Amino acid sequence: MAKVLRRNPMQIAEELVEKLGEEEIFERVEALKGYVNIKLSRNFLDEYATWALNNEDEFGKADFEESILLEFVSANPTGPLHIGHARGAVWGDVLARIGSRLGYRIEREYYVNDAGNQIYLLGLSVYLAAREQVLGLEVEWPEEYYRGDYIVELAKKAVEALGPEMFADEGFIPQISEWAKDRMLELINENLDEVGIHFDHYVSEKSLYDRWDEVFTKLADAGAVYEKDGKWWLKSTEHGDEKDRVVVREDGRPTYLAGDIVYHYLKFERGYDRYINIWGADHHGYIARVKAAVAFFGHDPQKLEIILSQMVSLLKGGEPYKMSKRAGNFILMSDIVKEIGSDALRFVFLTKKSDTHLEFDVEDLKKEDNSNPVYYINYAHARVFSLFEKANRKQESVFGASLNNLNEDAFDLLFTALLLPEVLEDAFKSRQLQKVTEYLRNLAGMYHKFYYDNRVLGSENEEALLKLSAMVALSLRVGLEMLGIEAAKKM
RNA sequence: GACCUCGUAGCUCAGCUGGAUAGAGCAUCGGAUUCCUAAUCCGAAGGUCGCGCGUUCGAAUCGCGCCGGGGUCACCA
Repeated sequence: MAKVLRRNPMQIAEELVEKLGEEEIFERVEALKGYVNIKLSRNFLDEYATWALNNEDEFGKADFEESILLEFVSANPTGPLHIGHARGAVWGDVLARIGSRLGYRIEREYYVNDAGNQIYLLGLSVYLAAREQVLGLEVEWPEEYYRGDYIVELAKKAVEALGPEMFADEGFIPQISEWAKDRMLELINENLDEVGIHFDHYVSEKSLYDRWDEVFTKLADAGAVYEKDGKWWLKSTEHGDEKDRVVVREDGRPTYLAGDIVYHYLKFERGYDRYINIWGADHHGYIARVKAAVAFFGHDPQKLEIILSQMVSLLKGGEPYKMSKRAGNFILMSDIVKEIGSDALRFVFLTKKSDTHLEFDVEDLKKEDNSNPVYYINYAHARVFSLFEKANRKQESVFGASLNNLNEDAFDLLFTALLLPEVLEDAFKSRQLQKVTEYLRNLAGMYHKFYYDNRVLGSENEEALLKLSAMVALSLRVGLEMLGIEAAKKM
C-alpha cells in the first residue's frame, strides 16, 4: 500500500485503524510499525463457531460455480501404478475434493493411452512370456519389452483365458494386446481403489482417431498445419513452442500428439469453464504444443492449466528404497500402500508442492509417535472425542455454550480452527495443497498444547472448553476429509 | 547448448504477488506425569536464506550474472 500511495506506511496504518475501528465485528484494531493488527470480536467468533458446529456439512463450503474438467493419472495401461503415479493421483484427488467442497463442479477424467506401440509391446511381452514360461518354448527377447513378474502372471492368465492356440504365432499379438490392456486397466483401478480414488470418465485414446480427419480439416482451415518432407507439421511455433511438431508421419499415421489434439479439441467442445491436467514432469515439453493446438481452434489456452507432478524418491531407513525386480524395477504404489497405509501415503504427498522433487523415508511414516504427522493430527482429534466420552455428553449438548469467559489462548485456538475455510480456498486457488497439511499440523499442535495447559473436565468453564474442543475437532475432521483421510475417534 | 526446477538449521522442507525478531517437523541435549490418552507438552542448541552485483526506504522474496544438484528437450506413448 505504501508503494501505491507513495506514503509512509506508519501514517497509512494509523488512518486505516481509525476507519476500521468503527466496525463491530472487530474487537480491537491497532497500528504497529506500519502494520494494521485486527482482532475479531469474541462474539463474532463464538457465533461463527456455533453456526459451524450446527452445520458441519456447510462449514468450509463456498459458492464458486466454475465447471472444471480435471484429467489426472492417465498412466499407460501397460503395468501397475508406481510411486510416481501415486503422487499425481493423490494430488488430483485432493484437488477435486477441496474444489468440490468450494462449490466448483469438478469431473475427474482418466485418459487411457490404449493405442500405439506400447500396447503392441505389452501384447508382445505377454506373448513371449507365455511361450517361454508357460509353453516351455525357446524365445528370443527383443531389445524393448515389458518385464516384471506381473507380465508372467498375466501370461499365465492369458493362456488360460485365450487358449494356447493364440500363442502359436505372432499374428495373434493384437488380440493378446487388447486383452492384456483391459486387465492392466483393471489392475490400475484396483491400485487406485486402495487409496480411495475414483473417476467419472475414462476416455480411450484409440477411439479418438476416428475423429482425426475431421479435426485435421479444422486445423487445415485454421492454417495451423503445413506439409513438408512428406509429413504434416503443426505450426506450434506461432504460439510459443520451440519448433513445429509432426502430427502426421510420412506413412500417413497420425502421431501421439494428434491424439492429444483431438482429445483437447473434444474437451473444449464439451464446454467446461476450465481444464486442468495433471501430468508427470517428463511431459513438461509437451505443454506448449497442446496449448498451441487449443489456440488454433480459437479457444483461450489460458483455460487449459497443466500441473506438473515431479519425481518421487523413496528411502527406507536412510537408504534408497529397493526397487522390486518383481515389478520390473519400479516401486509399486500398492507395495507402499501395504507398507505405510493409504493415509500416510496421501499425507506425505500433500506436504510439498507438486512440481518439486519429493523425498521421504517410509520408516518415518510407520512410526506411531509424533514424528508421524498423521498420528499427531489424529491424536488431537481423538482426544476431543475422548473428552466427550469421559464427560458422558453428546457434542451437540455444548454447542449453545457461551465462550465468553475463556482466555486469550482459547480464542487464538478458536480463531485458528475457524480459519479452515480460508485455508481451503487459498490452497485450492493457488494449487498449493501443502497449505492444508501445514494448517492441520499447526492446529493439532495448538490443541495439544492447549489441552496440556488447560484442564477441561471439572473446570468451571467445562461446557465452553468442550465446545471449543468440538470446534477444533470439526476443523481437523473436515480438513482430513479433504485429504481423503478419515479422522480417528479413538486411538 | 536450450528450457524447467531446486539450493533456507545436521536431515526433510515451509516462507518467495518485497515489509515486524527467517519458521516447522525430525534428529541432538535437558526437563514435565498422585490430574481429561506422555501417541502429549516445555526448554536449549542449531542460520553468511548457494555466491556476487543491481532495483528499493527495505530483498530469503524481484532482476541480471555465476556456481552446484535434479529433470526435460522424438516422427515413443
